[in-house]
Amino acid sequence: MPTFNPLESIGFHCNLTFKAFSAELEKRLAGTGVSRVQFMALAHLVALGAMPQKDLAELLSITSASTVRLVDRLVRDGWAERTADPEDRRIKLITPTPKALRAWEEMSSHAEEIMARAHAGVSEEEIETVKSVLKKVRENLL
Amino acid sequence: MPTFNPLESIGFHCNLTFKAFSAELEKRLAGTGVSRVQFMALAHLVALGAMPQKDLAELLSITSASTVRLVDRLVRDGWAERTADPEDRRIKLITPTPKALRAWEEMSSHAEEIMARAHAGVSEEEIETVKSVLKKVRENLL
DNA sequence: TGTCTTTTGTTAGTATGCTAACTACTGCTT
DNA sequence: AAGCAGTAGTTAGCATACTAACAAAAGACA
Repeated sequence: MPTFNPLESIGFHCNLTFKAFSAELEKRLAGTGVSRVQFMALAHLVALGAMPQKDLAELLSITSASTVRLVDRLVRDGWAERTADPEDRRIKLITPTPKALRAWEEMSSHAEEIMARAHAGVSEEEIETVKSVLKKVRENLL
Repeated sequence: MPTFNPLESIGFHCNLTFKAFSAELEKRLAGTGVSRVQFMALAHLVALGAMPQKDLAELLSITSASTVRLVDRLVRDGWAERTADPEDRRIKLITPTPKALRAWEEMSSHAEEIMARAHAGVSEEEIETVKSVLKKVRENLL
């Protein structure tokens, strides 16, 4: 009799851990008006500058369709704009607004504090092991 | 200047890995008509038997409100029923249907195969390290 | 016993993810 | 040049998550 136990699955542990990060980040970002996902999008936009929606989707590991509404909300809230690409009329470049650039430093410090707190009492070596095992697991599942 | 890099965050790696498991499980379950979340709910219901919605919510680490609609869909699709608790009229016991019990063995074998495949080439020791580090990270974030 | 608090479940509204089907545009191929 | 395949973005419909506000019932306590 197959007795699948969710508690033993790496996938389940990853879900719990991801939710713990999300909850903490959302709590810290509550005052800023950006959600966790918007924050992740801004991280890429600020680091790399304007990019097509498709590139943003790939960086966030979400579909193009999901990206449309994410960008809709970023635009609605004044964090980004859709600008035309002069080379290719299909492309809409997603550009962070000055407001986003100004607010970024404080926002990103929240994320760094959370990462530092999360890693307390865990050795650098253990963190690398976790990252490499998770990477291998993902490759196994492809 | 704070330069938060999502790619270095354990939270981000957990999200990616969780999505990889999800995608694979959903692909395997496509023929059965149950979603990944419904599958997780059934795993608990089959293993532990009928339980109040609140208990199911805790096992799945989701809110009561989210559980309401999850159970709505389980009931709609004939996998579970809401039955009255004779002891406490507030409680609705979520009970797996015979159809769910019959189908469980095959469904759960999909999950076990995925876990086996995911862990290929990863030592038992590494898996334990990952679980314990993720657990510690979650505790750090509480 | 009568009120106050807690617990359980619900509804409403929003954010986020997916797939499938569609539009507009680019670019290759003949 | 004409046509066709591929690419970027959108829309529609659904599943799933959350918070906040609420209703019903149970429990506690004056």
